[in-house]
Amino acid sequence: MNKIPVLAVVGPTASGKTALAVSLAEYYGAEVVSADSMQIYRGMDIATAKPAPEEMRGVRHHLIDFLDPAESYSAAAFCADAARAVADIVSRGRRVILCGGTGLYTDSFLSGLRFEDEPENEALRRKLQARKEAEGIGALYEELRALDRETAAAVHINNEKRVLRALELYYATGEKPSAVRAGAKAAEPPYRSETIGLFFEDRALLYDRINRRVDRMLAAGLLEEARAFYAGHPAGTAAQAIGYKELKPYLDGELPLETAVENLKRATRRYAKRQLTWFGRNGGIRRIYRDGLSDEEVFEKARAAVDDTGLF
RNA sequence: GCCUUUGUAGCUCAGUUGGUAGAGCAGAGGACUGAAAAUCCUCGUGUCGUUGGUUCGAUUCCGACCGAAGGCA
Repeated sequence: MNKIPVLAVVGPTASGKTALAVSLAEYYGAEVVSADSMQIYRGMDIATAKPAPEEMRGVRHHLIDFLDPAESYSAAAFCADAARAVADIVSRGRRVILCGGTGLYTDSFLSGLRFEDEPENEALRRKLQARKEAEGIGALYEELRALDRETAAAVHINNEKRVLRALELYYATGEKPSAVRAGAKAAEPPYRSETIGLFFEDRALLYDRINRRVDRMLAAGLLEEARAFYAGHPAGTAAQAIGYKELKPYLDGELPLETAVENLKRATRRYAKRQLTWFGRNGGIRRIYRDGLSDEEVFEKARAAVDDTGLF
């Protein structure tokens, strides 16, 4: 049984994943499958640092720029879409590079979580939300504990989103969330994968890249993009994107631009920190501390690491 | 020049009826398996403006000085 090889490139935002993935794709004859919960959306180009055509240098990218911001998305949807993209790429004799900063997506996909089809549950979610407001999160948490002690123990009572999501899962499937999850776990990973992670020895260097990139985004027209975003009907997943919600107080005349921009930079730095925590605990990742290295130097290190694994 | 208010953690401020102090924000660390660029958890020693005095003991009371804000001239 020959498993399909997948090379994954992960790292915090602004660490240079896009450039590295494209260079590796050119070198190995691969196409890129993006694992990014926000670059999937159409129209959200500047804020999500979506790779522009020039940056892609002819390398085909999948799962980018295909969904309307009014549509919600999920890890389950990603796993299904990514599996299809991988099959498509391989059928054309190309290799696969998974590239993205959404750790939940990359991990779920690579570990092979198998998700059952879930019935449309907007109504259910709204109902639980209403119950939370009426009865309080404590009551719902107690309910979860009675239904599924294991899941309740893993979720903090203040984490309302997770408490609601667990109950939603229960009512949608009729099974305990912990059992559903156990059932979704593949016995064995479906792909043969290696992961390259971009890290920084000196956090300040990453933060500096982030601050400068935000300034570049502003110069490229982020404010206009934000206005257009709110003129549409963003919902669910897309509304969570960093970039617009921090600028909104300025657009509404409630904050000076400078303050809104500071908030945006801070939100991005915190996000990067959370990504570092997520990827940092994965001992299987081949780390590249890029710090002051140029994109070419990073590529050379990555290429050597990939060749060392014998993946391709 | 005079009067009033004020000076406490990087910032905004509480507080101690005198026994060396605590919140929010910022910052740091962590969790995360069907919403994840989201969500959540943990972490607070700082010459309490400076300097004299009163006191067993002062950041807390009194004086002077320095800085800030406002008012009267």
